[in-house]
Amino acid sequence: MILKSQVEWALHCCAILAGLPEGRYLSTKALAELHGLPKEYLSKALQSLSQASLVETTLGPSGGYRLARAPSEINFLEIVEAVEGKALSFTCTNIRANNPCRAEGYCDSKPCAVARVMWEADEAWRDTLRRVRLSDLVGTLSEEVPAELWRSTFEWVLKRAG
Amino acid sequence: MILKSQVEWALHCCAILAGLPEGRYLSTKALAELHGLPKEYLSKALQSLSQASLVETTLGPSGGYRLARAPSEINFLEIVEAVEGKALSFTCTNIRANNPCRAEGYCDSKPCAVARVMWEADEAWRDTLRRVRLSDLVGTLSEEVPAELWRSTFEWVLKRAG
DNA sequence: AAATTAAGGATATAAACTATCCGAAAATCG
DNA sequence: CGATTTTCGGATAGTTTATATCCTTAATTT
Ligand code: FES
Ligand code: FES
Repeated sequence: MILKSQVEWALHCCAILAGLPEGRYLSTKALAELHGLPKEYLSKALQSLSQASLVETTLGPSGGYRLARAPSEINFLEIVEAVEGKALSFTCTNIRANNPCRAEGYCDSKPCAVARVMWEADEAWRDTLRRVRLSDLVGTLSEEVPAELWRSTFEWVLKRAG
Repeated sequence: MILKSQVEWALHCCAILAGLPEGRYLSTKALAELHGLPKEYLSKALQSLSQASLVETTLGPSGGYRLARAPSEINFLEIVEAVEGKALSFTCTNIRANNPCRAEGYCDSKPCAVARVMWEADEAWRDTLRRVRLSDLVGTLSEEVPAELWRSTFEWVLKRAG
């Protein structure tokens, strides 16, 4: 059970977009350079964010991406699900139905107890991600990233933001 | 992020083994038939359980698998990790290090804040699985599975258990 | 001695992930 | 207007992982 690397990319890109001044956009090219990522492939991750309505886009020179909502109104789960999909990590193929002792045409009233436990764990994972807002991340980063690096990074970003 | 189907197989097999009388073994063949699974491939999952010391084996006719510990001493996480591996679902490739604004040779003091959140979610998932014991599952199943099916299943199993 | 079993290696197929390329449509700018 | 830049979607290809089967070996029972 491994998340795709695009999850890391998307979260970091959102953190950068969260620091963008009102009304400005940042391009795929800039985001790829900043994180050292393949531009074309990162583009797919950003398209996922766009389809999930987490970011807004505009075309042409000085175009790119910006957040569609305030960072306090976006949580980790939304970003992760945008690129990773909303499918549950555990899928029950109902192997209990293959029990040869079963009466013909017998139908289960409840989902399997095994699956329920696995789904409960899945929900605990989602719940943790749902509770962390993008604004929380930005807050932590602004405390932990050295002030000079923080400043120069956004200077770098603003120079490229249309 | 999808778990392999072997997770479902392993959990159901352990639930059956938990109902086995002291000192008896159940073969791959029987477990595969009972759940309608490919015998050769299920065998790989059972080998994983064996390597994780969750089950004990014996060879020859009347050989097979039995639990290495009491069902109350085995939890879901152990079974899931045995077949799925212990790797964390999120792997940080440290893309923050690619920031062109970084000073040469700068070294981070902490793991990235993004990764810490993802790992926290991972731990919440693991914690849920850790809290559910195999004996809890058997308890739930014995309540939910119709008594007649429950009885006939273990009759079927005992007829094949060496 | 014959049959049965787990274990592990080799191999093959299918699916998912990673990555790149290209064309179309839209927006900017000179 | 025309050239450039951008997102978007489709097509494609390489790599890795998951799924599945086959076969050999060694241990055990009958
Ligand atoms: S039948 Fe799918 S988890 Fe039990
Ligand atoms: S650098 Fe890997 S999660 Fe931030």
